Amino acid sequence: MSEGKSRSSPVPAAAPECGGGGRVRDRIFKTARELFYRQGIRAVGVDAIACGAGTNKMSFYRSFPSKDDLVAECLKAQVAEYWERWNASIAPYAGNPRRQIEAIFESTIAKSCGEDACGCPLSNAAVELREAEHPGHEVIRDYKAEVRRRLRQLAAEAGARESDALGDALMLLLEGSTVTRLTFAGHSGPLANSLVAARTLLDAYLPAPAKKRAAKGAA
Amino acid sequence: MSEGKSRSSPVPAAAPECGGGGRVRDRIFKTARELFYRQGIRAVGVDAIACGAGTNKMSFYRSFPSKDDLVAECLKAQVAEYWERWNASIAPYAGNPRRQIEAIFESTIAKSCGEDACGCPLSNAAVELREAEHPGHEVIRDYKAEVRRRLRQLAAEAGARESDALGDALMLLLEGSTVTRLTFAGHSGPLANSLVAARTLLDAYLPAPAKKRAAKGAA
DNA sequence: AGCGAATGTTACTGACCGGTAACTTACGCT
DNA sequence: AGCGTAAGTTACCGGTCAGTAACATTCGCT
Repeated sequence: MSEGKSRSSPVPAAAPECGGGGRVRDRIFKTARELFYRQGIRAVGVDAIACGAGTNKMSFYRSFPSKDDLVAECLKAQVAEYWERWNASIAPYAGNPRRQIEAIFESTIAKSCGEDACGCPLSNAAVELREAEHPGHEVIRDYKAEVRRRLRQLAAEAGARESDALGDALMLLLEGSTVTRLTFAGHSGPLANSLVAARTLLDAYLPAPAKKRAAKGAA
Repeated sequence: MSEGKSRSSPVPAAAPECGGGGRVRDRIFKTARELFYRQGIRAVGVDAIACGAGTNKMSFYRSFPSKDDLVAECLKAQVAEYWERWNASIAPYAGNPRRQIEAIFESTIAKSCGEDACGCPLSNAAVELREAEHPGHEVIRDYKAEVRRRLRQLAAEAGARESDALGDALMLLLEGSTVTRLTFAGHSGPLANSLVAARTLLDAYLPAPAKKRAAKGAA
């Protein structure tokens, strides 16, 4: 942004706290996701979002019909981003479902151990948004169901004895890993043993080690 | 003015929506715990609590210095109740740590599967109360740390190879079980496979079955 | 230059929030 | 009976919330 203001006008859109490049709507969206995740959805008002995005409430309501709609849209973006990371994690190990599961754990743990991690945004939203009619509920429910489905499918592809039980067990570990992060700092919590727990379960459910040059032909 | 009031006196403490027996303070406390757990802490105002307890806001503030103090006290009561259930669960199996761990899972699962279950009140509070100075934080942190300590200790008592890793893994399963309950109804979620997952981990970490029934094929 | 869309600015509404003041009523105890 | 105390009642405070109205400004484009 050029700085050609001769008037003492109050800082056009110079340096907002969060990303100053894109359109107002994008800045608001990005700021909202950040604040919602960091401070909680109910704790953040639209004023704080607009201000954090370097704009004001009116511009907020020109871009979003309501706060609830913004929340739902943020959750959708979170889901999309999550699947992106999921797919990127498992892509290098196509054909090796066991390794793919481990990669998902590695990715989740790495993300959860970060300094700025505050648990799973979707799970947190499920706690904060209890009104049954909130538009975000469907997003959360569909997302969690899909996580479960994929884990069970990976367990089946890996040839687990009882793939659904294994998939569910892995999901419990994953969910536990993110939620405990809210109470235990960094990697000091039980999250530190999440991957080894997953490996132990995999060892227990998968038939043969086949560790030597595994070239199994799965889907 | 003995008859100044046209209506009969407004039912001293007859039938409030929540437990009508005890003193006002107790009714408020009980109502608050229920509402906080069911609707969320931030979603419930002191007016709603007082009204739900069949009294009014002034009586609320005669019993509690502030809403935050009430919240912290509710969390403490939740912790006490939890340890009560924990101790009651493991008492019948003194001297059999493995069976005690299973009993804790059974108890937690049974509680989480209930129609009215909304996850772990302490974990939920950790999500809702993000301000670092909230008096409830210490309660939550101490509680979770103690859960971890006890599980690790039980794992050690059971003779696990790496007792800390096993204890952490069990904690992740437990935390995952309660948190997924917020998204999956009743026992339809991965929570249904929580106990079998715990047993699988126990089998993997504990040395000899030492049980007559166990007929293991793979090791 | 001029037009229109996007954005900034200010002020406002109505509801709710946590918390308090002042007063009144009812009950228990001695 | 009389007193202290627990409790009900009403009104209020200052602040914040989501959301809107009316107007001013800037910018991109032709």
